[in-house]
Amino acid sequence: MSSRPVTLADVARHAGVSASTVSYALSGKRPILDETRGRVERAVRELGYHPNTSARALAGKRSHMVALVVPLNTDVYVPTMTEIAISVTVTARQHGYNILLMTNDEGPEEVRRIAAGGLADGVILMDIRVGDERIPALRAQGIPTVLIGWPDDPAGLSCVDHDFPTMGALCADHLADLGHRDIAFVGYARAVYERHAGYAVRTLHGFRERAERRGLRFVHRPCEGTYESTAGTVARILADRPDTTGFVVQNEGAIGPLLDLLRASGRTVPEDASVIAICPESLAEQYTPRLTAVTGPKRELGQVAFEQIMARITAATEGAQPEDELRLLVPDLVIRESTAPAPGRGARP
Amino acid sequence: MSSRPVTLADVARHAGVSASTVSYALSGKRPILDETRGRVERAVRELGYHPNTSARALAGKRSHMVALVVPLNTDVYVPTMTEIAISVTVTARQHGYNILLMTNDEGPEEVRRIAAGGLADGVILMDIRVGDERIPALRAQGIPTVLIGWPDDPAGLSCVDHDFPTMGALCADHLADLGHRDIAFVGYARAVYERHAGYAVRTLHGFRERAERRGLRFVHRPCEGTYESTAGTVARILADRPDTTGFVVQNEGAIGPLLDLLRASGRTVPEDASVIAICPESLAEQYTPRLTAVTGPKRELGQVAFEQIMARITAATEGAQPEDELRLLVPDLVIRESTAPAPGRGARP
DNA sequence: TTGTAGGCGTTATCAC
DNA sequence: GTGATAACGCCTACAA
Repeated sequence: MSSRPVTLADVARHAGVSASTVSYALSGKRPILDETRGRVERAVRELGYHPNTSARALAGKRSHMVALVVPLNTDVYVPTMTEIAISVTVTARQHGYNILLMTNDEGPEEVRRIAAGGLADGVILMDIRVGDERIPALRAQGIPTVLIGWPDDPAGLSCVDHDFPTMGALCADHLADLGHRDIAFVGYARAVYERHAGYAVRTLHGFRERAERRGLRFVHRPCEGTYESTAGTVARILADRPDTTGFVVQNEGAIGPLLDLLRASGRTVPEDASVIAICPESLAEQYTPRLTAVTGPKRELGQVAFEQIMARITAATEGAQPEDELRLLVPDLVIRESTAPAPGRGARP
Repeated sequence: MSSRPVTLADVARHAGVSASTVSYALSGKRPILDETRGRVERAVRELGYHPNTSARALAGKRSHMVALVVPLNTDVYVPTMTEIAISVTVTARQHGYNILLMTNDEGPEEVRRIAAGGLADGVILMDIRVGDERIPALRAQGIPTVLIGWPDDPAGLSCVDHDFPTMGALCADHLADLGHRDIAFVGYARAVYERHAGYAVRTLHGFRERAERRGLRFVHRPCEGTYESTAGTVARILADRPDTTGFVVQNEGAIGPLLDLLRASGRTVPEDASVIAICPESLAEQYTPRLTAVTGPKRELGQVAFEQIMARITAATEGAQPEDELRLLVPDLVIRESTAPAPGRGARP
């Protein structure tokens, strides 16, 4: 049923020119008479020609593919990861590239396969671990590599990530500006900090530093993110520091319970207690009251990551030394309904 | 810095055999003397040989890639979609296949590019729309195609989906078994039903039929899934049918609010009202009380989808006529803490 | 059981 | 400005 695919030779014959002319007319890599180009383009349209990907990759030594390695068992918030992945994909298409979706099942052997087999021209890693075995493997293969996240040693790589310290600092500033003096930071599970997960540790660090500079009293409480653990955490905060009026949450699972528990303790948000979240907008909009929140630009993350890999691929093609670019994306503070001046004080701008 | 890639010819030279012997030794497509094979394998290891993907695809006429088209602007629950995508990817690797992540930006032209250019050997579509333009295009290209979902016309395709009618029926049965007589079905937004989204319509249908057979009284109420809309919906249910003791929710966003509102109305779950959700396990486990829920096997969905495409690709390679397989995956009912015998009655098994 | 050789569809280097 | 013609690296009849 399915007929032989249309090849470049078919187009050439149909247009009455040579194969190489067709190739150049389509790639634009050498000047072509307008009339000739017209004939070629018509033939392409009439025959429904689509260049063969493998042949192009083989002859041109570029696959026009980028491998995107996604986390498998992750404590990353899934919709965020997905949005980044999609944004990478969309950006890739705008550059004529395709995205290969990979998981990290096979460890360093997998990246060797990708690089040595010419499967992809570059690799974007989304799940970096401490002492990640794949990074040296990638370096050894000399394949363009971009990290979404923060590596131990960024030499030979480009990286892009949210500016987590600034996220923390924005929270401290916002609450301080509203006149709050006693703040609780409800964070991720203790294990997350103990394994030095960058996003958690750096956010906390940025918060702590700014909070101290602004003269805030604060406690940091790790939290599993279940209802029960949040209940325990909140109870302890209110017992230890009954004057606490400001809450920072960086744990998607703890947000709902925290709001419930404040309500249950007789505190109205935002009149009696302000809550600021570090989370995606879609989440912040979902609660009642809608949450003042600090959000990292996820779309942009994916876009920048792809542009970085593109830059490295282009450099590699031209035999140039690519620059190691480290980009931190500035977060957004959106004030919604969950924060207000501290009770008993006016705003202190 | 990066040296010339190792080719099959290099391996042949190193092992002192011909190129075709290496090829056959690796593919196993013809018998090879154990000793020869050993020499080849050693050479492969010593040189770090990885076959070139493009060359293999060009010569073998198979790209060993499958395109997975994911929804872009979706009302699908994102973690579910992501889990399916990952499960497809993992299964693909077990078959030596790679997954190309695509979005539906370009409509039918995109699938032509994929098929005609030999980019992928098959396509898995995750976001089917009514009257989807890509399906005829795919048929015309004669490329193996699998749908995750339910098409208007499945001719020439394989499809896999959750068995939504059975999901609805399981809910009705479970509540009926517990002695509930008045049930409310809190569904998706009205618009979802009006556009005939399969998962919504078919679930409701399965529920309705079984509920009638079991002699249940029930109302179906569409719901936007925000807190406010859920509040309106629940208030109306309790006003219209104050004897309602059983709730079925098929709307991720409405679950939390529904539980809150029942509590606020003075009803304890499950003593005064039973709630059964149609949702992923991870969500069901997240609430207090943990929810009795009907769940479709997402992992299996991805796995089956890939196996279907593999079967079609194999058939196409052998010039055989592939079978059009339509698979519905049986859902799971897991009884947790949110359902109990109807108040004032014992269980009625 | 193994080797030889032609071809897969493009790109890119030569000539013209 | 355009046309032949090698690569590109692998697969697979066909021959031995």
